[in-house]
Amino acid sequence: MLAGVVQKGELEWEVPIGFVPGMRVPGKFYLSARLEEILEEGAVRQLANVATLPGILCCSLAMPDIHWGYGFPIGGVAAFDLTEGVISPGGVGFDINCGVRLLATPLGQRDVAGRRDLIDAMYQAVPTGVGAKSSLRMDAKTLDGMMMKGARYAVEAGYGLPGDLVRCEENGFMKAADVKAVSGKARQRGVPQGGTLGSGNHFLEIQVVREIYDPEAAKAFGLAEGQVCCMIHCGSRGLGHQVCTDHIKILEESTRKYHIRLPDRQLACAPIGSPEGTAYFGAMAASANYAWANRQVITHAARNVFKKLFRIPHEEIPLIYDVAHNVAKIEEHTVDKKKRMVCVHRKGATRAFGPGCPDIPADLSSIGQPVIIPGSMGTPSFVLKGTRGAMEKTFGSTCHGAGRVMSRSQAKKKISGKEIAESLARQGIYVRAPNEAAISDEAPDVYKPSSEVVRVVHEAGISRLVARLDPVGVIKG
DNA sequence: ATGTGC
Repeated sequence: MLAGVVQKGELEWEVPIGFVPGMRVPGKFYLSARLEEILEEGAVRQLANVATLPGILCCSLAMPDIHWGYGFPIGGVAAFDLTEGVISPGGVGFDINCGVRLLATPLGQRDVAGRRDLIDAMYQAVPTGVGAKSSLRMDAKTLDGMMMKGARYAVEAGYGLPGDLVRCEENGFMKAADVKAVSGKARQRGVPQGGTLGSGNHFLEIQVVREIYDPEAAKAFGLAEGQVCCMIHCGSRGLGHQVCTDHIKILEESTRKYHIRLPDRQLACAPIGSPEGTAYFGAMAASANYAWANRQVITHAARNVFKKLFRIPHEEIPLIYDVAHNVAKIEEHTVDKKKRMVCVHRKGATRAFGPGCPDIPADLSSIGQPVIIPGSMGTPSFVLKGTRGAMEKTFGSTCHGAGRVMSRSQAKKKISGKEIAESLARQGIYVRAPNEAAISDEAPDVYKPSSEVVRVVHEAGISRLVARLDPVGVIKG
């Protein structure tokens, strides 16, 4: 471990005040011995840098999938006081409301075994890849609808079931959305991309529930062993990316205007209540809503495929839950034994609200929020539940997935897409992608092992394992 | 992540 970092428990580490100059609170992160081997020094420094920001509460946090990001580490969680604190695009990331949702089908493993046509049909139904274009009739009005009302807009337009909304974090949209704070350029990029999957680690996967760790929670969530599920992982595409780019530029100015001293200019930020901070928050919320609408439209396309191939009505394919893992939100938390509203940044971290929280579906109140953790291509995904431990220790947050250990360019040089596809095929996993590079970029070994990341959050008690899902087919960008 | 790299 880096000099100066202190082990506080088997899986808990502290970066003391003074590790970098100007820290207002300590840093804290979760890590096992195995993950320690691939920990980047730069990511720990970034965690400490975040602790210098005005109004930060308690500590600068990181989950076991911590890695180096823009300004803030990916896997980072930071909460700020609403009057003294700041908001920063670096604390959310470029892919605003990148997130993941899980659909359960009434099918069993035998129904989909060898059914390459299921994956082929999904690949036809969902626009996939870097420049993927929408199959919707998108215009300025549709875009506004998606940005203002998110998944609700999509459901009202016929892309989904009313019951889907209560199964989304925030019920599928943030009211704070401000379309006026979204630039013309961002809008231009958003219009043709409504309902598209994108590229990189984004995917649509057919999975089978292979192991249940918590029968009571699995039953309450609607999951059973052997059940076929469909997982959708995507974000806000070029729109969110442009919003982030635009507002970083604006907030670099505000940093000077409000005399905020930063150890790294990538932490560009503004007071939460300032005009610039409010504009970023509004544009970020609009992008988050666009991403929720995206996942909702893709959900509808996936249900159509199951209906066509297996004659299953949409109503028999419920949404288990939809989580955001790149977003900032105003939430109520207990700080120094007092309840208060704070601004929580989660960047590559998932909300994991525990039992009794008013923001989770009423029928799951005694269990905790479903948490969905996608694996990397060809590796298992996990369903967990939120805990009281998360409420006490991490502002109701847990990990988001695997986290890269190798850059895209490295991966391309080292690994052939064709060989990976063949190796996955031998494991019974059928992959469809627009080109070979899309596969080599996202090869299983360019990621940290998701099972180890999940084990750490489970044992640390900031969420608890419910089920493991193994992939049988995947479409990716 | 991204009309992929000032």
